[in-house]
Amino acid sequence: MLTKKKIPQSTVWRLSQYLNCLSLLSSEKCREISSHELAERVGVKSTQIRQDFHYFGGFGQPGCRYNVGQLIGELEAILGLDKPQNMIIVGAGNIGQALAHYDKFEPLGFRLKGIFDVNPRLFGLKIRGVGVRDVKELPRFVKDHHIRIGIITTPARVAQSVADLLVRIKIKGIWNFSPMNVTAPEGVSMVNENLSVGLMTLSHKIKGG
Amino acid sequence: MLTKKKIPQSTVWRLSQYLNCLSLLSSEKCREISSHELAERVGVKSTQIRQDFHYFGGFGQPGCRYNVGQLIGELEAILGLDKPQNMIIVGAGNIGQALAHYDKFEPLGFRLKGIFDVNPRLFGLKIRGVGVRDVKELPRFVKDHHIRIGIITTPARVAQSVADLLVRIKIKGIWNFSPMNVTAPEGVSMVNENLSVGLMTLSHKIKGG
DNA sequence: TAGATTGTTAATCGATTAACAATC
DNA sequence: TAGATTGTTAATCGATTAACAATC
Repeated sequence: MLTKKKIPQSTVWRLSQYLNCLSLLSSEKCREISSHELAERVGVKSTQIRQDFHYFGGFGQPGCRYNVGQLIGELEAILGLDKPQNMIIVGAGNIGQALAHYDKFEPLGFRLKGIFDVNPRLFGLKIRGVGVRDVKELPRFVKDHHIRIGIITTPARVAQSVADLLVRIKIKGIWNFSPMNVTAPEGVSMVNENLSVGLMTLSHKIKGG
Repeated sequence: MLTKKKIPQSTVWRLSQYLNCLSLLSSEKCREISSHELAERVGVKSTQIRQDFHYFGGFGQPGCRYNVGQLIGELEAILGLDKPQNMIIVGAGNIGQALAHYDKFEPLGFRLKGIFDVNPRLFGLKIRGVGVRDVKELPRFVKDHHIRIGIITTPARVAQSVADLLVRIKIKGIWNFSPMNVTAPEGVSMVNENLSVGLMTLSHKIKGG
C-alpha cells in the first residue's frame, strides 16, 4: 500500500467502474477474475487495470487471478465506502427530491439524514422517511448528526453561499448540482456536477467527430 | 476552422464551461474579454484557453481581446447548440421526472418532446406541458417528431435494451442515467452519467489525497 | 511607437500501453 | 515443468504549459 504516488482522477473514476462490475459478478457467485476478463467487461485494457491497481501496491499475486471478494473489499476501502457516511441535501426542488428518492446511494454506505430548504411549504414533507427542514436548522443538524457530505441542489445564485455555509460548519465534502461552478477552500472536497455539460458533450459528439 | 485535429474530450468539456461563463458576462453587458480574464474566472490557465480555441483555428486576432458575442456564437456552433434539438426521456421515475422539470436545457436549444414509460398509471401525466406516453408509441413518435436525443432513466436491467431500441429507430445520441454502462454501435453517440460515480469520487477525495 | 494580446510551435508533464521478469 | 497471470519498469502517446513571434 504505497498510496503516496498521486492517483490520477481517471484512475479513481475507473476504480468505481471496476467495483460496479465486480459487485455484479459477485452476486453471480463469481469468485475469481483475471485482469483480462475484467478489462473485457469494463471496456478498458487489462494493462490499464493492473496499472490502476499498481498505484495501491497491487491486489493479487503473479500467476493467480484476482479474488473477487478481496478486490471488492480493497476498492471499497479506497473509495471510502467501508464505513457509512451521513449526507444532507440542500434544496428540495426537483433535483433534490429526485436524489432523495434515488436508492442506489444507500447500498454504497451513503445515508441521507436530512433535506433542507427555505420554502416553508416544503417543511415536513418526507421522502423515504427523511424530512424536509428549515435551512436555519442546518448548522445545528450537521453538528448533531455527524454529517460529512452536503449535496447542493439549490438555484445557481445561492449555490456559492450555501457552499460557504457548509464549509463554515465543517462539512467534509460537497457535491454540487447547481449549474454554477462552486469553489471550496483547501481541505474541503468538491465535485461539481453541472448537468448541462453532459448534454452539451453529447450534442458535440452527435455533430460528428 | 481546421476541425480535423482530434479534439480532446477535456477540451469539449471546458468549452462548455467557457460558454457558461461568457453567457453570464454577456448578460452583464461585457463586450470583450482576454484569455487571461476568462481563465481567471473559469479557473484554468490562459494558455489552455488559447490552445483550446486553437483546435478550431482561433477566434480572435493578435493584439485584440476576444469579442464576447462572437465567442458565444462560435462555441454554440461547436457544441451543436446553434439549432434546436428534440429530445425524449425514457423512464418517468424520479430521475426522469426531475430532468423533465429541469429548465436549463431549453435555453440551450434542447426541446423535450415526450416522456415514455411502461407503467400505465403514469400515462397522461404532464410535466411542463409534456405528456407521459406508452413506450410502445416510442418508435412512431421518434419518427414523427424528428427526435435526435434519447435520455435513459429506466432501471438498470432494461437500460441496454432501451438503448438498442433507440439505436434501431435511428436516434443520434443517448444520454444514459441508469446505473449501468450502456453501449451503442459506431455512429450513435453515448454519454453514460452514472450518478454513483460522482459520489464515490467525492468519497475518495474526502479520505484525503 | 509601446503595450497588450493572440496564434502557434516547442517543451514539459502526465497517463496509457507495451514488454517482460517474477511467480504461482 | 509448462502455461497463465500478475507486478513493475520502460516506451509511447496525448494533453497542458511555456515561450515567443506576429499583430493590433
